[in-house]
Amino acid sequence: MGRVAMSPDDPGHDVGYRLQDQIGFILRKAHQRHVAIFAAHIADLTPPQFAALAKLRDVGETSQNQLGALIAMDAATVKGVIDRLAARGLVRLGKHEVDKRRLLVGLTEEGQRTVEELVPLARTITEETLAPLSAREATTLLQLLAKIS
Amino acid sequence: MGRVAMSPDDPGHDVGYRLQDQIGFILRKAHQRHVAIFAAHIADLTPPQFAALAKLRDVGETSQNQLGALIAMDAATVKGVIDRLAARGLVRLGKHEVDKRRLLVGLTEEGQRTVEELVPLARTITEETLAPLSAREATTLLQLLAKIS
DNA sequence: GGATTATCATTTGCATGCGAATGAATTGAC
DNA sequence: GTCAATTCATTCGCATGCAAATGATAATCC
Repeated sequence: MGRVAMSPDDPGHDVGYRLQDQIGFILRKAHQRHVAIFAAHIADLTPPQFAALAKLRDVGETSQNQLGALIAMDAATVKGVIDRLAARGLVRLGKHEVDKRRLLVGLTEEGQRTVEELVPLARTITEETLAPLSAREATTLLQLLAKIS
Repeated sequence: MGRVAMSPDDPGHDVGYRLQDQIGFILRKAHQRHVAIFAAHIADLTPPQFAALAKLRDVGETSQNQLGALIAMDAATVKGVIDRLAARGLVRLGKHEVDKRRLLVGLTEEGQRTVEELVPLARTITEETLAPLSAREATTLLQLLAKIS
């Protein structure tokens, strides 16, 4: 016997695919909420811009490409982010002595100051994003997300 | 006494803020990986475009704004997505009879066919995205992400 | 009813994000 | 050493994503 619609509620197509239950959709929404929280605390910098500054604080001067690898940005994207940071004087660009292909990137003093000031806010942003979870849940979430990253 | 650097490894600033451990950074990376998996399986449609089609399949004809609410897109974004789908003949636009402000959106027959064909691929995409996790971990991750969305 | 407020859609501007193509410089194979 | 393959950076085009401003229409308040 073939499939026969038996009730007015019959969807008439595949059941069991609910967009709102899919990992991609939920990831997108969670990311959206985080970005909104970030903007509420740090209005004049975007998350990728802050990521670049924070990573430069850790590693010092690097090439644009290397920085991109560290903060998960492709070459085209990192260029835009760095250019905007450079235009604001938070980052300094220079040629690599040996390898002339490379463009060195490093924090200016103002960039240094800025990132130091923002780190406490960044902690708050993380806390607020994870606020709906217990400490245990938050740890679990980070572990599981790391596994699928 | 003030703080004194005691070793060559001394970071000279706040310890304990590691970008790669922050929820925002990991969320961004996980989302990136998912989008890449999506593109590998469904090359001619983006995740937001598919989300619009999948939701329209569920709810039938709605206003642009209502659709945006259902798939978590603001008015400006949903307009761009819908316009591109309309240009490809997957979606049909029409005026609302009563409320002249509203722009009705619905699937065309081709849109209907397309989404039916893509749902199985979408299941595969979800599976592949969650592949690094056990079934139990996947369930947990979805629950925790939903909490912070 | 008329004025105020709210909702819907559109547009502009800016910032990711990525694929693809390009050019310059370096590295590797031989 | 030379040529091929690789790496680094840049540019272009396209697609989200959101804030803010605008215009049209509806709903509400009095």
